[in-house]
Amino acid sequence: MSKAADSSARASVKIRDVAAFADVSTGTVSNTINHPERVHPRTRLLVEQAIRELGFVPNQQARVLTGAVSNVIGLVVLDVESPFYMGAAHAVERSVRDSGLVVMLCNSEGEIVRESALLSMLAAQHVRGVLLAPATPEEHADRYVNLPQDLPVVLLDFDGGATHCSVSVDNVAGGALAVRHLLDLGHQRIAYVGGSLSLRQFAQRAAGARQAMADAGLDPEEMLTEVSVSGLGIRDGQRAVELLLEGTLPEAIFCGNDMLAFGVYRGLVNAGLRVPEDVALVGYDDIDFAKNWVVPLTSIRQPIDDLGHQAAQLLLDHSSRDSSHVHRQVILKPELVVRRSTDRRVEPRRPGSAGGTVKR
Amino acid sequence: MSKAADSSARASVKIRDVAAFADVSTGTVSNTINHPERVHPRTRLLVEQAIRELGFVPNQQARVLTGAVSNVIGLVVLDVESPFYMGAAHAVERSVRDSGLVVMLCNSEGEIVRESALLSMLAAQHVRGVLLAPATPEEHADRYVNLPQDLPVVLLDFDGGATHCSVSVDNVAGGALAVRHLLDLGHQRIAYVGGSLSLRQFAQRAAGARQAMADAGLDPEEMLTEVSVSGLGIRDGQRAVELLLEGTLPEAIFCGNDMLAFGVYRGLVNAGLRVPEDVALVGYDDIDFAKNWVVPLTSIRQPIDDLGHQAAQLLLDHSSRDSSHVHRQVILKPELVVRRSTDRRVEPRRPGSAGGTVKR
DNA sequence: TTCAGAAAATGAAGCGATTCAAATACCCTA
DNA sequence: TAGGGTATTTGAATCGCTTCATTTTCTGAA
Repeated sequence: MSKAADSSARASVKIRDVAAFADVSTGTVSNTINHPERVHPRTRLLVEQAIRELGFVPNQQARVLTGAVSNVIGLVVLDVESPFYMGAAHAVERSVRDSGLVVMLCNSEGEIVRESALLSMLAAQHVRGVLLAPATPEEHADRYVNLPQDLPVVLLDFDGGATHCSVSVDNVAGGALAVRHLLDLGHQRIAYVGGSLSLRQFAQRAAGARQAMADAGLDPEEMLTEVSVSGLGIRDGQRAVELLLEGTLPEAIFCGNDMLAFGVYRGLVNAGLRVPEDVALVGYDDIDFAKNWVVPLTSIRQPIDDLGHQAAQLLLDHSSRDSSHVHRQVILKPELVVRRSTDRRVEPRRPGSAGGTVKR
Repeated sequence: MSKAADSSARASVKIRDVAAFADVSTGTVSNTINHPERVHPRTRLLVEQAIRELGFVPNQQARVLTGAVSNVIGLVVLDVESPFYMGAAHAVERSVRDSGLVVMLCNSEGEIVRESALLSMLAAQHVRGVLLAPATPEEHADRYVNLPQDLPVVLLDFDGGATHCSVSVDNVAGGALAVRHLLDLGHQRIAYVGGSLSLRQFAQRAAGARQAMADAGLDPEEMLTEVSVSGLGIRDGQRAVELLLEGTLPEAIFCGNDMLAFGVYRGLVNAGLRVPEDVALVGYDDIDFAKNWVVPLTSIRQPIDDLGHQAAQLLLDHSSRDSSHVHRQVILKPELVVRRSTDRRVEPRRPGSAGGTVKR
């Protein structure tokens, strides 16, 4: 804009330079930035002009040092490549964006050592607060008393009990939802395919499955076959089918996540079985692929956006009114999405008629 | 460990407190942290002890303020939910982790306004440097002269010309690779299905496809059908097939990404055609699903890990030896992964024999 | 025992912004 | 035109840490 605009690219401009340029004191510059109402409109214009000419950007480190709250929040997840966490991350980001905050995304990779390193790093950065998907294998929520006291933390996808704020999704309810749906359709012999039960989520989903059977008056011990595979991918699902085929085939299969379900699907097809005619199939997570799978997959949808959003709000709340904050635990309910893999009456959707051009 | 350990959770401990506790000066504490060799072993032990007792964590803001380089690097991507960028992010993180750096992941969502807001925010944070996947639609690399001069930037998945460091993948080569493969298999009438050509990557891949045909002595105008669809998902691929079926069916189809290829697959199957018997199919990106698709998909693999790794190295290099840094452009080559969707001789892999247990 | 030189420890001066008590400028009334 | 009150502006002190010129302590040779 101005002839001096390119000077912005010179060495870092500090508040003193702006003050000198506008011929006012540093205090006035600071005020026009942080308390514009305190400075005379004429002066304000002058200073704003100078700021623009010089391309001044206040040093955030210095600001925070003098007591301002940081505009950074930390987000520690177990896996940056997981659609679940990235969905949540995105939701978090969207909901704090308007408050001028940015998210510092960190990856603990499920390792406690790395996790605590990250936490103290975030504390050292004096971030505004942290959203943490804990790497703790079981409900050792008490472990987290070691967190830096003055670091507001909200637990993500984990119920923190009374000692922490947290937002989680009810996995037991999700498991129950899936199995109840299958029971409603008239299936009775059901298999649950899940990852290692030492993974909290899978154990809870299995528990929900059992509970739903019991509620329906069936004996889970007898009617529910539980298969645990070591991994969580498509191939593991295929493997699970092989294990299942060694016994009596169940009428329906509920998988701990969608990838396993896809694998199960392939395994069934390879064995000459049809979904849902011969076996009904339910996944978990409702990832993008579920609705576009060869046979669209019935799945349990996690309220990911809500999860991220609520966590962010909780953190903002937690980190602003520093006095008298009561920890709150939000537990969200998952949702059943019925598709063809359990119900042949659901019509396959035709592709939309969106635009497209061909050049021959 | 010590009886005073829990005091760490008290209010924030500063270097003065440590100094008082260990009965030394602040300078000495600082030295034992940053230049241990300058302080007497005996004293050092004392101070380290005190640091531990008090749970002292130096305020990073203050450190940076006094001139230390930050241990944070920024990473600005176009989409936090894209496996491509998250793969790269993960690689970046892994390769800087050992240097004690953390990554601040930001999402420009492809919007230039947001992008520049993020950049000046990162500059204000005084991060060590930034890896940027630019939101600029075309090669307007010159636009980036506006970047804060003292902010080292490495462009990601974008060739920055001589004015910037950059690491990118050769999309033209990728397109050529795919089409050459199809030509080698004896196919001649080929279709390219891509997203809007205004997306740099897709335009380049299409160019590569054309070039490969020309190199083989075929006229792209005549033998290559180009289909552009508006979206990039499975449904869009299905739509593309409908468009293609209005004309003569090509012998092979090359898609600008794997999702489109999956859609094309479904479209073909719906039309009663087999892959690869009736039509050969090639995707792009080699996402996880490609190798596990009903018919494993031949695809062009992007060297994502390498991309992230090299970018990180370039940035570290760029941001350390501040003097005399020459901008380097790294261009990586994509790789062809042949699977059944183009070559029926490739045996479908059997699922592994990994562990699994059944409880009946 | 003394003393030069090396080693270790000290503590005041910044880093860049914000704050706030104190100093000025401005306005209006008497 | 003086006086009192409000509106602005000023600039030194401060945040927590690092640096570095000094001071103090230690070594070992003379």
